[in-house]
Amino acid sequence: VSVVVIHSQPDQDADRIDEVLEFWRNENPDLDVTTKGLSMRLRRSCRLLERAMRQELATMDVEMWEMEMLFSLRRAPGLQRSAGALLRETGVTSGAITNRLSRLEEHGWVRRDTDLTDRRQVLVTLTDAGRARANELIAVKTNAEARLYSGVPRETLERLGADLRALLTSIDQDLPGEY
Amino acid sequence: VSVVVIHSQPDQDADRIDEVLEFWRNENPDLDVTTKGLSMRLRRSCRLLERAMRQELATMDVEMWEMEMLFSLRRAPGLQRSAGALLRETGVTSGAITNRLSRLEEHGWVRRDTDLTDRRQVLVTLTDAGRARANELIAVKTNAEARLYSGVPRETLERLGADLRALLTSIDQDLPGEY
DNA sequence: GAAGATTGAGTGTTCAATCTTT
DNA sequence: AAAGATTGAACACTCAATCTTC
Repeated sequence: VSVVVIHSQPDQDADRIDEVLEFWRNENPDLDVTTKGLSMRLRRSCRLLERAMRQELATMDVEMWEMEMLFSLRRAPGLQRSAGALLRETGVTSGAITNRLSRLEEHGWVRRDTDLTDRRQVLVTLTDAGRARANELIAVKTNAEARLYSGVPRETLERLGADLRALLTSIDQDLPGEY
Repeated sequence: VSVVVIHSQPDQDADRIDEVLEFWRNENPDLDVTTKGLSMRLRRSCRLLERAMRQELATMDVEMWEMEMLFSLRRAPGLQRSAGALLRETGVTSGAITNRLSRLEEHGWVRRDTDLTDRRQVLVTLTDAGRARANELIAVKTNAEARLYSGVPRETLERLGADLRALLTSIDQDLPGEY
């Protein structure tokens, strides 16, 4: 006679990732599950939130990269940054920046001028329409974020923010600059 | 006469993101900076870690998507999953799965067979070479992770993992399934 | 020669349309 | 019809090569 045990519900908050970790720990008991679990949850949280935000923005016909560019310019002194500065803010390659700028320019959100002090550089300026658009989007994004996190205790959110800052200050040093 | 104040060094651990938050709070004092900061730090952590891991793997001529597929199959019962199951594990579209499988098949890591019980389905099996490759990669990835997180106190890492799990259990419900 | 931006080739994704099997 | 996998077009990225300006 054999008995089959069906765990009605795994303990507390065990999620799908706990099962995956369990597998690897079974394969190699010496494995450090803490760092591996953190990596997986970080990645998954990021993907889910990004997907949710993308859906949210799709209703307004906005892409993530568009927001990223518009917001960076919105924060810039004089609503203006060089293409290189935008590159460093967003962390994408120079080729990507060129493409993004062309598309933003077509929509009339930004203007491109050559810097007269150093004619190698391109100065990108947010137009009035672009500024209006940015203001509109920041509200949408903020609301969406608030809604997404509404199920988590405020205390947890604040602790997460603080701990992630600690993580960032640690790994930012080792890695090539970006923003 | 004007006085220019150069802040020698912002307080404690204020990172670049704090400056961005400061800007928006200045624009709108009612703004909830907690959720916004969390979003930004989550995204940035994820990007930085992913970039670091990608560099690490490049030395072994591996891509992230390759690892993702190999590991999912490595954990599967009988080292085998249907294409649809892989789709749900990885969260990419069916078209992407088809492409990935073709490339993995060319390298000889996996084999594709039609399921005889339901000939619509494709059963993907990890070959011996694929299994060896997966074992090799899990070691590389684990070492890289340990090194990346080495600058952060263990206590913080564990708390981060726990809090992220709480976040995931909250947002996973609202969002369309994936894995 | 080096720095900044642009171009083009190669890569990998999504999305919609299609084909096969149920 | 519906489900599962494949195909091809569109898109956005990286990387390396190029052009202009310093």
